[in-house]
Amino acid sequence: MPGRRVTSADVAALAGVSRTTVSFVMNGRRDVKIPATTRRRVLAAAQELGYHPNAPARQLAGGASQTLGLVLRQSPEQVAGDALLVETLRGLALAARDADHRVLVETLAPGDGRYANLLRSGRTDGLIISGPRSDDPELADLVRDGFPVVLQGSMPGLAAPSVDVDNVAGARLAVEHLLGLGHRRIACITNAPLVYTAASERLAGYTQALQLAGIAVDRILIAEGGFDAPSGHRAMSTILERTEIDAAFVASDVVALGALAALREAGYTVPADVSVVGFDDIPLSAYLDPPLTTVRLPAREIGLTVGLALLEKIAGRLVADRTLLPTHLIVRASTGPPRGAAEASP
Amino acid sequence: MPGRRVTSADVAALAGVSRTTVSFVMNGRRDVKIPATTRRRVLAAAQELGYHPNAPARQLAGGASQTLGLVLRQSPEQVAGDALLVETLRGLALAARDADHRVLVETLAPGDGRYANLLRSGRTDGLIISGPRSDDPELADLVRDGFPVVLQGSMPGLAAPSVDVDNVAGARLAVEHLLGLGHRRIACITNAPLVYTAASERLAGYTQALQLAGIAVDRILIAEGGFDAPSGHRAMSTILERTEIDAAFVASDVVALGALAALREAGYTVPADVSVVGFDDIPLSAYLDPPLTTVRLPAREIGLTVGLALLEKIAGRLVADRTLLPTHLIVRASTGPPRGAAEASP
DNA sequence: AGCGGTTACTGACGCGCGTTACCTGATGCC
DNA sequence: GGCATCAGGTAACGCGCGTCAGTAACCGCT
Repeated sequence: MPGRRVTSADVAALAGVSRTTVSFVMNGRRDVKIPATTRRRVLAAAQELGYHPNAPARQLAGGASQTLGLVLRQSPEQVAGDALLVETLRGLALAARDADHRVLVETLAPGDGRYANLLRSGRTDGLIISGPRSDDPELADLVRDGFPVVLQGSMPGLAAPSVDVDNVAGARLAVEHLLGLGHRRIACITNAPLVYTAASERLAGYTQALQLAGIAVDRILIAEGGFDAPSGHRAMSTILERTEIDAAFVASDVVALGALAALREAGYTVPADVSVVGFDDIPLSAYLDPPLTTVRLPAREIGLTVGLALLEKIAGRLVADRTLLPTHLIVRASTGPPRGAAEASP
Repeated sequence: MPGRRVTSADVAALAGVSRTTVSFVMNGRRDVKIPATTRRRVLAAAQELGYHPNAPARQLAGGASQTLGLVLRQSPEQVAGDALLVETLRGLALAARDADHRVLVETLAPGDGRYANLLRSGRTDGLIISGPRSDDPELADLVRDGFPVVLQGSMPGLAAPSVDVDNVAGARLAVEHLLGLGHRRIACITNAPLVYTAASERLAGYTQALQLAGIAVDRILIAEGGFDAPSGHRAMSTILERTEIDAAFVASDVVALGALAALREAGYTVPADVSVVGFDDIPLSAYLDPPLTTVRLPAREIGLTVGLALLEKIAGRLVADRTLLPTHLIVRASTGPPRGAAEASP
């Protein structure tokens, strides 16, 4: 138990000024004239007493909480598997720090979705909803009531700004890479069930790329993954049981890891027999065997962007409805020309 | 901008009682007698108006912030590479939720270490320092001033409770597994520079296991890793250049991934030529090729334990100085008997 | 009727701060 | 000299809440 707190009154007494003056100095108000000598006296007194303005009192007196809330709407498995979440958090923290804000993280248990009162109780100035879900009444209410809310991820039909990676374009990048190498029977394993917008968008990118190349989309080439490696293993096994493929686009590196294991077990070599492209570019992708060709998702930048957007919104300024961050294809060794082409080239 | 906030006075007016009564009802105080009818009237009024008690006001009036601070003292690369950090955060959030607390995450930029005022300004009730460093004057000051602080990780000599995994025992588990298989020239690649206690502890476990087996510790078998896969690649390459090995204990799965890549490139097969044991059991370890034998670090439990410890400390109760969580060896396919033994066994 | 005891409730204060409106003495200007 | 201006500073209010010290009404008992 720390000793009695030092208040601005203590500082005022020691500096021989009023509390008001202390407040002016501490907040560095430029519209009030304080002679340098007085300012120095106050600062010296504050320093000597170890004065730290009380945050709640400050907020109560009309200020803001200087806190951004990050709500992780995802399921536990999803969060655990998200290797880039920490990086996104770092980006967000970066944006927050520059604006002298803190970050409060609220991870939701599957059942309960109580996060609105973070905002309504004044604990945070705004909220970032990561992985918004359409079956979320609280969210719609918050937006309707005019609270600053920014979505990380997509949720069409909600009147809140959203920041997301361009999933469609990224997936197209991946599939076009495979097409360019000469592959034609390209499987697709989604990163998650299709109720998740990111999953359906990446699938849409796959479909678009095929159609642009004049290739019919064959549904038996498509299987659903579910965040983790085991789901990728299952999905790839299912596909291999029902058809032959010469390449696969797996919309998540983590899921791709499971798919790679399934390919190995079925006796296929990557990329000699089957080329594989992932999505996300988790830090480990470069060190897999073979190193994984993948689509880089700018995780830190997402956090940074979503943070800046929320800060703008809090400041009452206008924010773009939808910000799509670009992805980049990272070509490594898990993709190569198909068997036929390889034999023909030398 | 949401409309004017609903205060307890509004609720009081609607319910036809005083603000004091509203406060009693909202806080569910059992020591004050409130007839069921009155209680219901108040709750109904609160419900109707959409009343949410103002957190800062509540705190100012003598309450607590109901917030735990998690300070990530690690470097950016370290945080990014820590695949289990999210899981630890989840555990912490779990502990916090059960006690109706929130979690504030403070990620420090390399240079600046301003986190003490989270506590001194009353923004959090307590702090968890993850990856404490001895060159941290703020930390010592906080502890001296009696603020509730709990360390995740070790820092000998500081009078604050700490929660950590039993690194020494875990490393011994790993090395004894290799010894049991018949390996004798066992390399060790640390998870980080040795100034990090976790790194030196794991190295100590390696040393102990060898000494107990009556094997001299050969320094040319030891190399330093540094959090990420590339460092593991470098370390393993260095070792392979100067000697032959038949097994390796790599004190971090992520670093091990780099080491595995280096072994592959040097033409060694795992586990036929060299057995490898990792540490951490990140979610992907089971899906590597070969699946990695490793030491499981109970990430979620660490978060949970450190959270509970901090809550106890905040409540003014006594907390164990040092809590060491046990690890478990997870045997997968990256370890096997040495070449000689394999030939002799059938 | 008188009295202690209980039940149900309330008025007023203080938490620490930001801020508005006001005050005082010195200076400038005609 | 008289008035306006301005620098430098302050007293007092309110933010929304928890809580203490009451108070008024009512009950049971003699």
